[in-house]
Amino acid sequence: MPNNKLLEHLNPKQQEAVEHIAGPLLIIAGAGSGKTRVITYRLVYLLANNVPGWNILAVTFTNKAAEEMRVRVDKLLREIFPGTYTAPPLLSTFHSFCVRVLRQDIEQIGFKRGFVIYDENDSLSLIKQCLRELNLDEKKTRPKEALYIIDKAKDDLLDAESYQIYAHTSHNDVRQIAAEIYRRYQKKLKDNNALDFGDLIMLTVHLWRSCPEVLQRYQERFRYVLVDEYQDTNHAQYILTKMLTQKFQNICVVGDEDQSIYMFRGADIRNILDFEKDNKNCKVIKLEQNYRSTRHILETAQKVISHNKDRKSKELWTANKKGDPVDFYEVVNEIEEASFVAGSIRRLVKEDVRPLEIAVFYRTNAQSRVMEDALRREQLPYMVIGGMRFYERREVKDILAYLRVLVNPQDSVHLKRIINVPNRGIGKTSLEMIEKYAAEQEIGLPEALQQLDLIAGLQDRAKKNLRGFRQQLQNWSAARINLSTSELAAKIIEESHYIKELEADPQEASERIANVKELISAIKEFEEQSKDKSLETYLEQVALISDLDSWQQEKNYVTLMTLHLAKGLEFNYVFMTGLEEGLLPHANSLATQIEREEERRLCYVGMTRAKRRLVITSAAERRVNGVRRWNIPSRFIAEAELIEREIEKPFVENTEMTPEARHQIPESGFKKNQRIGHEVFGAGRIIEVSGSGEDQKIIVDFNSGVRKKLLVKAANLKVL
DNA sequence: TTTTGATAACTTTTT
DNA sequence: GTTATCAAAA
Repeated sequence: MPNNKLLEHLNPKQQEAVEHIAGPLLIIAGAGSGKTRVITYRLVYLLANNVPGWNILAVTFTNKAAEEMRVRVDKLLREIFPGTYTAPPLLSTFHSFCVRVLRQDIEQIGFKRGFVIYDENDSLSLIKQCLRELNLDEKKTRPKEALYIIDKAKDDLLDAESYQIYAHTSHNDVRQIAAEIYRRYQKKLKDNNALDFGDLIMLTVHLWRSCPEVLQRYQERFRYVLVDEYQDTNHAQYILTKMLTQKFQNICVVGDEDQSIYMFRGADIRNILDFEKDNKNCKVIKLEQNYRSTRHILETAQKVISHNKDRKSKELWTANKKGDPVDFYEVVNEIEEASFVAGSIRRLVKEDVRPLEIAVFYRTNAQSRVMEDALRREQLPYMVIGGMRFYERREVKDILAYLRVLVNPQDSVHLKRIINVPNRGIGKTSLEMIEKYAAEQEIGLPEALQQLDLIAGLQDRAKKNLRGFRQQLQNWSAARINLSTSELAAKIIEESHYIKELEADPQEASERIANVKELISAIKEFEEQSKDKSLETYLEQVALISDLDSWQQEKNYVTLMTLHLAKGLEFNYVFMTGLEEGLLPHANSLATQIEREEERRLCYVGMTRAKRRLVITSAAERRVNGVRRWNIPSRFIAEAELIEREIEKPFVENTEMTPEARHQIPESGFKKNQRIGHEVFGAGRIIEVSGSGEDQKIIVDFNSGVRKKLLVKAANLKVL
């Protein structure tokens, strides 16, 4: 009975995918083909056929995808089994699944269970330390490059020793240096009791390889495994999945090679292209009916992607109506492009389209600025996703660093971050002395802090301050027992006088203080929602979170994001901007066929996000890194067989200063205390002037309460 | 020790 | 054009 109910909302192919219970299954899910629906139905179908939720694992790449799936499974379960409780499957990201495994058994491979997770910046600071110790010049050996090589190695399951052998046999200087850095870097991670993202996967495989009984436990438990976005798995994740499912072979992978856009992050498209070869008796189901887009949009996207050689044959079709043709406009420059898009959005909104139905995509984050300005001018609500993430803000990282040091006393990276924040008079020299001492004694920074008296040359004042700091840390550590995470954070902010430190910079203070408060709210929210409210769990969750996770389609604003972040989402109205040679495809991705094909997939992903209307723009001239560049329309325009449309009305309003307004600016520039008006921020008073002529900058207190630093020549100001 | 000015970098980035 | 980073000046 529940079976029929489950299957009746699905097309025949989808039904087939849902009904396949045992043995390997590959679902090629074209864009908009109801992938999430199939996955949730399949999970519930398994439960309905007496597979315990306990035995099922579904792996996604993002928290957001996992959360969405969780909600949908839950809802469907309540429909199918009203009034009864059925244990749901475990829905997890690769990384959080691995953290779970490692927290349990990592001691078997010589690590401590209480490890913390380092993000890219944490890793970079360790790399820089390694470079210094190896006397390598940061300009010759770039930390980012070294980290990239190490990351790649981990994605390929090469640990430091294996990589060293590989580097040695390949007689490649760069690799040999990288191998040396890798070794040191791993040692430092271990000394800090930390793992990076790559370690989470690699060490899980390592653990399973060296402890078959642990692997067996997981094989026995997770007899049914499903992996979403399989085209984005790297080699390590591929091996991990393979090991886990070796015994029962109930592996279902879902993906679309045409939407593989993370090869640059180590994803290996071969994993999905070769899945059939790898699993002999594997069943393949192609979902080719698109439920999302109009025929015009789908056909245009198909035309583009058909130029890729490295793909399986797949022909998407839709029963949806034809809709409007895809629009293509060529504009003079990025400013007009932004005004045009903003103007179009204004018209849509006037026609009662809600802003939440609209998205603007671009290739690079830098493109968002101009677009934001235009939307602000039109007074349209918008939200930029990505770019500077909340948890990457300085003040947020500072507070978290305090918490991390309390949880993991071995953490030198974060201890170093806060040792002089707020200012305790521990300057560069003092810090260097302590670090030198630590290096000599072969101990960590935290341990060195316990031996202040033994450090030669350290100023008495510095010693005194450090003792105070040490005492504070101890007090907070002791206070942990009686306080919740949010209370502890509040106590630290209070007692360290962190807010006072922020107030020293009047321009940034209000925003930064707001972020600190926001952090406290975030911790409180965590405490309300999470079962395990411990500080450790909070920090772990923060380490594995992304900006996209906070995005909600329900909020009524226009969404601005990169094409990469758009994957998996859909909007009624989509504007794709900057379709120019050099931007999309990006100049840095033109070298190889592989890269060019990934750019094309990126374009395809963007196009297939649109449900009703797709508008594409390209600018003849654009400012890139401060210099004007002339570009020709993207090759994808021709491939899509798009015809340029004329812009009907001039959308450019107010982008140039009128001669009248220009006259109002005094020859000598602006003066302190002068009252001025700004298009967006309104009226305000100048509180500080710096620079002169073209470079003149002013700081203004606006009546609305915000304080801004503005470049006079760019701000389009009026004298009041 | 702290502030400042010069210098280079800059594609995308689920975790 | 913006931003992070580092050496030199205050």
